[in-house]
Amino acid sequence: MTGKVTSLDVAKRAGVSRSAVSRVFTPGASVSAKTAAKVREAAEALGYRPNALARAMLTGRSKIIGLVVAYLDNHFYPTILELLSCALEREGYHVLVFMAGRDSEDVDTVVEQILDYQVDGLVLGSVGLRSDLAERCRASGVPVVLFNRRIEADGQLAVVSDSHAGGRMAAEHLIGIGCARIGHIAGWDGASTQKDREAGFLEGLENAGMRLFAREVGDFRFARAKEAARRMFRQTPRPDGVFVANDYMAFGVIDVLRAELGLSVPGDVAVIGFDDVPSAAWPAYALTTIRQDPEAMVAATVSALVTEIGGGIAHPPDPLPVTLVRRRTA
Amino acid sequence: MTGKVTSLDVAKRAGVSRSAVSRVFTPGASVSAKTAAKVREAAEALGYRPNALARAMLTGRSKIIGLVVAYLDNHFYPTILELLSCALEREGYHVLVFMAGRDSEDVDTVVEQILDYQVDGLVLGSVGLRSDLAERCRASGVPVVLFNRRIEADGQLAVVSDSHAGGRMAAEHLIGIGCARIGHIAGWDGASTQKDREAGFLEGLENAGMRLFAREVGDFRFARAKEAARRMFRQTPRPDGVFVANDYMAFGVIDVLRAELGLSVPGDVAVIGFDDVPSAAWPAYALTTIRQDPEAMVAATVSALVTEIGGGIAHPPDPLPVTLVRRRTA
DNA sequence: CAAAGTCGTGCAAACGCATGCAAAGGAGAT
DNA sequence: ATCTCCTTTGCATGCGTTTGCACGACTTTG
Repeated sequence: MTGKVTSLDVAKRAGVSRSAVSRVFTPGASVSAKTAAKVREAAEALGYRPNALARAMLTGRSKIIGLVVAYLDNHFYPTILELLSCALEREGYHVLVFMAGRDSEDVDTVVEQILDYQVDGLVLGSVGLRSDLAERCRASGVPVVLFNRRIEADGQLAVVSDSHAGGRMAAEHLIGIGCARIGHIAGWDGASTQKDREAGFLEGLENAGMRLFAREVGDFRFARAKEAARRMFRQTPRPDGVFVANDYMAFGVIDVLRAELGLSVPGDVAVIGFDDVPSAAWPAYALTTIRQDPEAMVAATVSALVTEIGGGIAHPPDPLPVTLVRRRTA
Repeated sequence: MTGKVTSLDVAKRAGVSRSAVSRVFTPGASVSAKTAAKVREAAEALGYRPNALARAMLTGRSKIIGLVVAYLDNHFYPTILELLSCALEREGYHVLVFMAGRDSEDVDTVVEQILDYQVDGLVLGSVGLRSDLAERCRASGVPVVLFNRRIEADGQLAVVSDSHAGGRMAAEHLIGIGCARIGHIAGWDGASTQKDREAGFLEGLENAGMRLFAREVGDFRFARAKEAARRMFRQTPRPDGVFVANDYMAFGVIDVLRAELGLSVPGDVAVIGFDDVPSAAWPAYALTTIRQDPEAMVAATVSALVTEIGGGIAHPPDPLPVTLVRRRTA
């Protein structure tokens, strides 16, 4: 029954002071090899490990990063979470996860709760942040990085892909394969990601002297995307090409097209998505899509985070390049 | 520039003692309405929020639950994570996530790190736990619940579905639809989940006087499962029905069958999975599968956790019932 | 051999909060 | 008006660390 074993217990057993054992567990502190050995042995015998909370209180560094994310059903985010968690562990940080509903009111309370834990940094995936909270974070010295979202307020670090270019590439591809009536199934209109992808897409159409043939909103939700597809393809003539704002919705759209409406993809209608989630490569869909690079995105995120935590001032990362992955739906 | 605002600052501004403000933020403490109002106002003005770490140190309750999980590419686990996080937030807890590689050495160091954070509880998804660490947890009074895994050592809380029954149902279903040469693509042989599912499956075959026609190991990995499928279906005569140990692998198997080998599912070979992840319902696969109930599983997990944290002794939950979801692959 | 420098160690003060205990305040009863 | 009892409040202590400062021992240099 070890119960709670503190540094004092170890100190007594090793015949040294609390400071000594503390220094043994603090990399870069000045300890002689002999006492270090004694302390290590005593610690081992007692099963002692430093209390991370106490350390955090004193040093002001909790070594924990808050992550708030709205949903995990879009496979893009689990991928990110896994990558991010591993990358941060490598830097000695750990991830405290908070689920925020889609409504921003929820986000606020959740962010406040996160701050209570004295996190060293905050990454916001798939959600926005009220500016006063951003202000509070800045005041507390907690760096915030927006993931896959920009925000109007400047001075905010944001890691994003070049959604505008991606949207344009989607348009050019659909046009290139001969689509004449091109539709768009949008995500959530409040998201910068949506706006940028769509703006680029429209620009691509315009450059070719075309305009959008149909538009519906799927809100980045699976069920909504299917409804959007049903609405869009009820009319005649129907679109012969559609850009869906992310892969996750694209799966739903393709399901409706093939399974409900009996249409052939890409025979009757070409579909292109955005993200390149792992399942996009599965033969059942073989989804043509605009690829975001998850590794690069999390690398940029942790890089920005650690430089800001270190007291440096990270310069806002450039939008990361995207690439067209041509498969069989467009 | 609020910097760090402590309870003392609030106390001064409200003209009361630190204790008073502490009590205002401690539910169930005795404070008069008048001072509560003063304190609340002062706190609001200063942007004060109690430091969760300091509180945790003093009370011994960090209100954080550690979750260690090996991978997130199998969609079952993101679903669980989302559900679990939401359920725990409702109880006032938060989730500290640790990714553990598949090797158990990694798991050990990760669990030690988690314990450093004085977590109130620990849930281990898709990984095992060395018995000495389990012992250490018990000594520290940290309840541990194994999720979707049993372990030989008794006294361990484990939330599992009735894998045995599920395996049997899979066998009975394949037999019922007329399969004569039945194969099994296994997950990782070290996992109790695998053992139980397979044992039930074999029992189901045996009850019908049949035996396993082929067996390959997919290790719960997507790529491995595809390789396993290629090996299994190289031989002739080939199986006409296969039970894949989880849905995630089943998608890979079906891909190989249809896209690489040109076989019809279920025409040439019936496939049944396990889990019923959301994408199993997508028409592109329409996977027949044995459904685990994620809500029930996390409910059981949370329930066990909170009673143990509360000092009670949770009785090991019964294996949760599974159901056959018949779709179009078997 | 003495002075100066280096290295290792202990002491004590923080970090921000919760809580038992005692004192103070108020209300009600006689 | 006095006594009792209950509610509210302040004081002080402690949670498990890290770390600046000072002191002792030991090594180096002149």
